[in-house]
Amino acid sequence: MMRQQELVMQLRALVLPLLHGVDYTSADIAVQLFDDVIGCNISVASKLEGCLMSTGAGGGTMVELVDDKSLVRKSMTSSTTGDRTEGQVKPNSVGQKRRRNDKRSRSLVTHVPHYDGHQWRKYGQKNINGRQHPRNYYRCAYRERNCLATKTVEQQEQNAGTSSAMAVEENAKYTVVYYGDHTCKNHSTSMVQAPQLVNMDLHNGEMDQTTTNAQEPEADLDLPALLEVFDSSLINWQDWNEDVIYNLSP
DNA sequence: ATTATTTGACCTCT
DNA sequence: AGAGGTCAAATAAT
Repeated sequence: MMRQQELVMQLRALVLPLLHGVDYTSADIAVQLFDDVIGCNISVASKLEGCLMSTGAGGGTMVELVDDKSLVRKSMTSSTTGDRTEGQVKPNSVGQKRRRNDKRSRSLVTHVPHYDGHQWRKYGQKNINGRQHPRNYYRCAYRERNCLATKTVEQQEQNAGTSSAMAVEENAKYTVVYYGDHTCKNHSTSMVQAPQLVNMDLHNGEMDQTTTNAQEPEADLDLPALLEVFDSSLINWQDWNEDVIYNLSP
């Protein structure tokens, strides 16, 4: 199953960019089809996993829904000097700094996270301890529209086998973690489930234009986000084991 | 001129 | 104190 998902993702990454430049309508349909396929796959995988869950670790895995213990932040009072009053600060829940995981996060590993439909704006970059590549922080471009979705993208380390720089670039994989759901755009296209994915790429910073066609449903699960091959080696979800592993089966 | 990205400072949590 | 996450001024791109 995992292999299948991986292959579908690869095909998706290959096809969508090509279609995107040619026929937006087809690209849009392709996105939905891919996501539908993926969604079916995930659904089955989730059920299977639910049955097998007891086995613990679950080395394999695919999606992770990480739930955080707390939504964090205390209300920080922005009293006195300087605060950013942009617009209006919401005194209460907006803490702003340090949000860690919102409700749940979904991680995904993919190379070339592009074309999925959401538009993101980069708001930060950080080097993470011991990691080779920096982590990039993005938030939904429509944040004003009440959309609090954010994501982080980080290139996975490449092992020795790397040959040329080019090769590395092409094989580069990125770990993308999504936080929050998109509440912007309510325009859902029919399809049952809507996938939403997003992507951006980081390296080079060159191409990042995100596509504009995004349509997103408000479905809250990001399928895409779910699937993937997850190399847990790079990610330490220390918390996730205890919290939610959100599978459907009770 | 406007909008997006870069990047160091700032903030919070562990 | 250090690490991770966010802000915002400066800068770059459009």
